[in-house]
Amino acid sequence: MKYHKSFGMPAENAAIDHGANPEEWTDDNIKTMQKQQKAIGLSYDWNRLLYSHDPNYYKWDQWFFLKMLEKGIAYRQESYVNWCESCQTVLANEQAQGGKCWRCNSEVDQKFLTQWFLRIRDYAEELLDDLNNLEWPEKVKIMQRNWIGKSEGTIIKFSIVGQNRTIDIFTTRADTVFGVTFMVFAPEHPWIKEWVKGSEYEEEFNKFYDEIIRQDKFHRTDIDVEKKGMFIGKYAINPMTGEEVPLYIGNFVIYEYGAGAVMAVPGHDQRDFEFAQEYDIPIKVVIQPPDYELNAEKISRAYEEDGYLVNSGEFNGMENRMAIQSISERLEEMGMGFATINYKIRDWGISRQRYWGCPIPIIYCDECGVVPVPDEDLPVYLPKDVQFSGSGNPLETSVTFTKVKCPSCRKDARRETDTMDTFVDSSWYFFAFCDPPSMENTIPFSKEMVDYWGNIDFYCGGAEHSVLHLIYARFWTKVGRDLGLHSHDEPFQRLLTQGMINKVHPYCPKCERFAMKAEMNDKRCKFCDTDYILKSVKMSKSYGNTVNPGDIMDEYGADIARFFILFGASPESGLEWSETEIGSASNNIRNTFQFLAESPENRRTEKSIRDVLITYRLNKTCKEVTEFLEKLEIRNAVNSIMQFKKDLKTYKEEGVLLEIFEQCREKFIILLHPITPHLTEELWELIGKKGYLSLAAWPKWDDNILTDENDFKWKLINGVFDDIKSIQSILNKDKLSQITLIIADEWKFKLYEILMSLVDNTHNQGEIMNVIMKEADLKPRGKLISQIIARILKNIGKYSKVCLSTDEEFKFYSDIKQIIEKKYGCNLIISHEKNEKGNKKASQALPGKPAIIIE
RNA sequence: GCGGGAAUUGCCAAGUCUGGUCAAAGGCGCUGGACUCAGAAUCCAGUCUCGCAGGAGUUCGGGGGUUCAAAUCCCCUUUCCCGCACCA
Repeated sequence: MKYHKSFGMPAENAAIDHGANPEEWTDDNIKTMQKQQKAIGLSYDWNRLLYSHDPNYYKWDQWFFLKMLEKGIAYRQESYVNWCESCQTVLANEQAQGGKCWRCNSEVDQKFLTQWFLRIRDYAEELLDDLNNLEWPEKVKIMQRNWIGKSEGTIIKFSIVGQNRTIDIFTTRADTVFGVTFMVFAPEHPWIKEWVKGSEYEEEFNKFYDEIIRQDKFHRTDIDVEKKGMFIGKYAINPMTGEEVPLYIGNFVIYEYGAGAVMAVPGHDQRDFEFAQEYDIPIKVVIQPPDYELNAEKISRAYEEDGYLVNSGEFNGMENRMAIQSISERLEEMGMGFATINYKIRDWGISRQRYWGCPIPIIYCDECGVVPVPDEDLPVYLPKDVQFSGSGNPLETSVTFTKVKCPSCRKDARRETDTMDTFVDSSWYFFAFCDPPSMENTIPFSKEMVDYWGNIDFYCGGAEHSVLHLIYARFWTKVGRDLGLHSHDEPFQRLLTQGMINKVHPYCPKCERFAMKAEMNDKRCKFCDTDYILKSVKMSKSYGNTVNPGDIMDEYGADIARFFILFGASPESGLEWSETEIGSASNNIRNTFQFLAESPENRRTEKSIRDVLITYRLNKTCKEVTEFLEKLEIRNAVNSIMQFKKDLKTYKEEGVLLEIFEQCREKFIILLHPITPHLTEELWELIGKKGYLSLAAWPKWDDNILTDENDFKWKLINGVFDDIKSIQSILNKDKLSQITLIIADEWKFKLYEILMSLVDNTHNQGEIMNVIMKEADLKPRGKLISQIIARILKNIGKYSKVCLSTDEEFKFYSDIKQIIEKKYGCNLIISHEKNEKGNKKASQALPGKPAIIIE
């Protein structure tokens, strides 16, 4: 199954820039993309494709919208909204984080417009709570929690002097209400304009307002921006004290949060304190610290810690944390407030002034007002007779679209020309997979199917969607549930946030910026003429540092591209794209193919220990790879496969038992198949297998072979090779004439065994010696034993718990005698320590570590 | 300010959850060798320091601690990155 989020700006921009038809452009792109995805071997069910620009799909966006309208979840409101000048459209709050457009990164302005919203706020508490039931990265959960921004506090009603209304502000610090000495409103609060009209403050206000509103709200609320305000000639009454306090406006107050106004307590809030100092407003202390006394005249900063209440009437002496509740209760009795919860998250503005999206199914009639398009008239098709001039919404240019009869009174009316945010399309596609939507149905998908298949067990997406798609989809799921469409509370049970793909790109260290696409071939920064340096940055279209998967596949082939990606990236941390590394991936894979394709030349007929060990390695690899893949540790899986390749290669060179080699090769090919499917399929045929490899059974492993003993022997053989090699290199000997391996004496094995049984309980050498010295045959060697034990204890973890016996070890080396002799092209003598009395080196022998003499 | 992540041997980058098999995968670069008239490509080997015997020493941002044993666990600290931020 595959979903194409095919609505959106790129198609429309292509239409504006070079007159493309958005639909053809989109379809072309999808075709190319599918071709590439097929080429690289992605296993989608290509028969089940969803496209958001398919009327059969977007009909259901509209259906959802109408259902939400019915339920009061969708509503229309005039307010300040985020406006991206470059995209020529409104943005949701989530899409204007940090004051930048999520798509084009340009500055976002504020505009006062009438727009459609979805009441995601009504689900704030549930969105917050249910995060606890999700297996999501903590980072994403935290971002969502912050975004939802729950805070517990109190609504306090301040009457406006001379007016019959109250400003119902929200505060988390009701305990400081007796310390309120002024209030601050957001400049765009609609009451203000009214109040200053015709007053002495009007002129100054207008100046102030213009200045503030010209900056966007993201800039003016930047922590570094100077706090500014002005008195507007009005007063409010503190419900607890009855005192009149002056009203100010301030750039730091945000209209959308809380009531768009705050009570200011300069004694106990640093921000208010600074404002009060600037505008010469009195400061009142209402909380005293437990260990010293504040003096309102002398304090140099606000006291924000806990303490007990003073100057607070009946609440004097109360601990301030307790007082929050008491004061809230008192206010409620007075009818002047109540305890409440506030959320920072704003309702989701879904109107977009763009053509290439799902039309909002609404008709405006002069008689009937806002009229929803009746269900039976869905879908509202996106018209084709539109002009792309580059300014304004192209939909407005379609007469056939805009001119419509009112569904209720049949008089001339006009259609809503805004389309829906494309995040709407992607908020429910995952359920549509269970039962692809159809024009013929009355609901978008069947409850039975979605309940059966859903929710999504495992979802993989970018962390950049933390407070976009990932929160919208959760909201939509809850709404769907409440509409009775399915029974799931959450869309995605487990989430993995994949990393970015990075690539080096020209960067100006002075301007601290990367070159844009148009400048990427320049040598110097176009602003300051500094030489560009190369620095790694995430791939993006705006930088133009993307790689075309088609080119990579043309040059290296699909399998090498896959191998490089899977080996180079851990899903979470992403990938550094580099030409040299893909080249070496290419070598690696070609090499592997060659190795697997060629039959071994060097064959044996007699079974040897090497066959046992390579079988052990094979089983171990099967187990490791399977487990790594299950944990999605793909890089580790590939690593394990490649490690085995090395071992198998050595085995092949040393000489093989054909049957064993074939077995290893076959399983190796299967293990590699998910990584490089095409090449392994080819190999499968080459080694004479019938049928598709992709249908072959995944290799099992035999736990009976994965024994400590085999593990020990594997280490033994490699240990001896390593040791010989290292001695050889120290001695600078190119050619060896003879190697002697001297196996440790019987008593050392006994000692080793006793020692290993003791170290679980103690690492005290004295204690250990006491036990060992009880053995009559060991006692005479006390001094040597003490040295040996000290050496082993020093790094006990490096010594294996198990060991063989003298004879077994002797036999083991005899078994691999030929291999060693062949490998080093010399004679090998295997001897026992007791037969090497005069040899100084011989005494070094330990279980699992024979003394080695090379000549 | 709050929250999250990171710092590894020339470079990139694994390892950290679950301490020992870690002087630490893999790649790049570099060095040597094979092949070759030569180069490219490919293959093999080496790549912390010292050592003519398998050893020793010093390493995983810095400091301290836990432990027989620390890249890995705990505390402190520095630097960098990211998200949120005058949130009332």
